[in-house]
Amino acid sequence: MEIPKTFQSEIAENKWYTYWMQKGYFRSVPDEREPYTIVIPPPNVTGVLHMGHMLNNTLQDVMIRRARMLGKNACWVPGTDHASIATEAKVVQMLREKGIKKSDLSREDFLKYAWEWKEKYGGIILDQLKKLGASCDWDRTRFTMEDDMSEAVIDVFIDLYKKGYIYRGMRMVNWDPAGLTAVSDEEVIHKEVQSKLTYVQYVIVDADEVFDANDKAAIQKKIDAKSTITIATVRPETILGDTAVCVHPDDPRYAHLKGKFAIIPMVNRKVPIIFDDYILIEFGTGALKVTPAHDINDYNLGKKHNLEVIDTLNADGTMSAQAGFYIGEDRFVVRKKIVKDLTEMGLVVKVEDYTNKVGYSERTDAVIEPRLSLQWFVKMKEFSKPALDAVMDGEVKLYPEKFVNTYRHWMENVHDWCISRQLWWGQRIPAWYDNQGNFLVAKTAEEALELFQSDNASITATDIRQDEDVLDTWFSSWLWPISVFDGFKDPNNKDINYYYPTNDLVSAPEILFFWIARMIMAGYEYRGKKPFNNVYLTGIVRDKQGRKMSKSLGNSPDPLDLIKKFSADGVRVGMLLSSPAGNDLLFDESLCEQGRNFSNKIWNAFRLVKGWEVDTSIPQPEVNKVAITWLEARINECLVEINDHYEKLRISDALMSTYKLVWDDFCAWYLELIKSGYQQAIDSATLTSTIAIFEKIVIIVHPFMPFISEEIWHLLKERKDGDDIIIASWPKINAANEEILKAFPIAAELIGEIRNFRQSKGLSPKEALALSIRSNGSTSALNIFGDAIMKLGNLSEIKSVTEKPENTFPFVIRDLECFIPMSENIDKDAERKKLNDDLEYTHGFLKSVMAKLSNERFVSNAKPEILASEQKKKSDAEAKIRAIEEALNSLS
RNA sequence: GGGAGCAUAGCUCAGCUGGUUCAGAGCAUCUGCCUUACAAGCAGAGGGUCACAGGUUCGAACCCUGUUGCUCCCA
Repeated sequence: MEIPKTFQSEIAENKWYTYWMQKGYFRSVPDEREPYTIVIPPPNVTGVLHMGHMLNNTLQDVMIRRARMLGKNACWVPGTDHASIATEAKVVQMLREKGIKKSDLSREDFLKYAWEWKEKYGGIILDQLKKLGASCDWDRTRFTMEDDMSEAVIDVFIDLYKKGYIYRGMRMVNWDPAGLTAVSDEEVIHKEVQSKLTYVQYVIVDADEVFDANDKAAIQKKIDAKSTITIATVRPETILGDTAVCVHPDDPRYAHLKGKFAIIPMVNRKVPIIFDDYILIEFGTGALKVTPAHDINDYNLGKKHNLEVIDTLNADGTMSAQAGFYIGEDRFVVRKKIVKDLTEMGLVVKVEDYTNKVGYSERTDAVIEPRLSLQWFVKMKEFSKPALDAVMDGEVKLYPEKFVNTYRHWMENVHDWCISRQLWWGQRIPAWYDNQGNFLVAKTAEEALELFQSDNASITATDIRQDEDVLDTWFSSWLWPISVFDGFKDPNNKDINYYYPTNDLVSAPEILFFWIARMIMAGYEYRGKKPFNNVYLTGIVRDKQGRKMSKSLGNSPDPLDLIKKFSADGVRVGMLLSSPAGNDLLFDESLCEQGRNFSNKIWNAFRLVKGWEVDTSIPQPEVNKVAITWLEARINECLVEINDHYEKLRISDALMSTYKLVWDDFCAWYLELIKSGYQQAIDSATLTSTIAIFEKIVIIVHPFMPFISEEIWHLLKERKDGDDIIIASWPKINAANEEILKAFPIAAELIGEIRNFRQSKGLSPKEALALSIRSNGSTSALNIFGDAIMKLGNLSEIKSVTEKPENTFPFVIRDLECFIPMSENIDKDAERKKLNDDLEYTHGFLKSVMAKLSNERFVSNAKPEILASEQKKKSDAEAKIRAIEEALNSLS
């Protein structure tokens, strides 16, 4: 059979993914084995795969595949979340395209459309994950709005309400005028923007003074009399809602204003000048306009000073009737207009450029308006305590650890969680209202009615109505690790008892509080146990310039195109290369290219081995025996390191160690060592061992590159049904041959030096050379690897000598003096310089070692093993110096 | 404004309990090779005042202090 020169990834990917699915290898059911569980961070149901998902899910798949090979019962639960705002926005847009307005639909009809949309598009992202090779147990796919999960959400709401953790309150919320809903603090993104700081003067009047705010002449008179107070604002349209002006009680500039009033322009409202030490005297003019309806600080001031609250904004961000002016016009339009109008009245003192931070909705990118409204909240302070402790005590570990600080800081300053959203798509809040404005919390209308009736028998079903709002999506996804195993519906079922707590969670730092902290809270509250042991926080995938990849910037490659171009294996490797936990990944296609090249390297190693003819009559050459023993020891050595990396969740380090084992040790050294000459057969013992070694290699590679490893696994030899790499056992660690491991680097160095010599002298690699060696110490490297050195260095012989042979070029490897014959004259000066440099360095090195050894405080303070290693350094250096000196002598 | 973190080769990063064969890896660069597995490759080479300044120590990339620059989180 002709093996293609490069690996045909697309064919193999489809073939093996289908095969694994048919075999049910991703399926997990509880059994007697140790479980290893990951729940997927449910991607947004409206989402399509982006680079962040690629990184995140590659990591999870690597971890789950390795766990499977370690013989654990590996279970990776996939699913999606319903993403209230995002999904509702998509559905509204789709309806608009059809000419349907949301406001024309009943809640029920709208939801019908929404479900239709979800059924049609909601699975896209999960199918995309399959292309990446994700070995999720698809039979367990969940969705946060399916019936059971929704019921859990409602039950939790009721339970927390009963426990007093949930309350309803009039609060200043972050209002998204585009989404027409409140959003939580965490969903507001603060961005720095260029604004205008407008200085406006308000006329000062006495308590009983009558003033007409629209009388220009009267205003001018006041200005001339300096009877005004100037405030500065970046939101001049809120002036219409002002109900006080506040100054600092210690500010001498305003001391005379006690008991006076200010006139709010246009609306002609007479408001008190209040005194409060909340004011920063140095900031702006030292006078603050107070708009309790539209600023959280002003709201608090208003409460303290009993101020009127005038809501001048409609839900959609236009001016309300209460504003009195510009009714129905957008706030940003009004912002400009009012400055113009106030200027005409002579009230604007100046306008300055000003940089400030403005909150934007994470979902709609609309400017968030602080708005007073009745919302539902979760009290967090007490409730979050166990989740804080869990991380502080190391019960739940964060990787990298640095996030513990951030986590603590947030948890110690936690705010109440606004959980109501003015949307339809989501779990509807189980609160019920009667005509009198009473409310209660109940699971169903029937229960609610009964409860109302116990107080007031005359209430009927038509008198009560359910809260219109739904719950924040995070209020369902925080239950995810429990609800995917039906831990609410059936708290003692086999699955939840077996899989919970899960092992590792792979997520992004940006949702550490949104989601991770809250899952920990829910875990302790409802299972009495943490939801997971470890949290691996990935970085953000950025482009080469360090910008976050985003749809709007258009700087994100299409993951599926990448897979087509570089293979799924290649892209997986590309994502993980140089992407340690918590570090941002500066993505570059060349990383995927490197991944593809790596898979090609493995493929070609396979082609080489597969192409060998066996001749059973050939005895196994010594060099092959040594190579096999060495590589087996080397694999062991690497495995110890790789396992350690995995255990510490240093996945990219595990990949790099794997990469080097395959490329350097297996391909560059081992295969070259055992390779027969052109068209020469190989002995059967070597081939058998090589195939066994190759199997081990592809097993180690499998978590990173599932497809090519499975392909090669099956091509290496005939497999019985079910003998597949995906369920092959991770190699055990055997006792390694230490001597051979120590000897190898010396041999490699020697070979390198010979190759170097050839190249610098322009000698053909085909011309065999004779090497003479004078040893002053151990010759174990030569004894073991003599044949190997002869083969890879293309030597005709290795002679042991006591004197430097004539016409030879000397070099020193450790304490071995080596000589290669030279026909032409060597540049003695150059060689002498090289040796002298080496000598000087070694002398310096020895000196520093001696300095320590002769230092009494070092000898008395240092640990014995460090002392011993210094002794060894000393003797090694001395031996090397002797060798170099001899070589120098022989050069003259 | 409050808090946290980072600064090591051109780039991305390792460097775990301070101990010169420890200043490292991968990529990139340069040189020479199409050597029958692989040019998606092979063989080599160069490249760093470990941000800066002090200090602790027998010994500092690592610990401490300050300075500068960058990033993130919160308000």
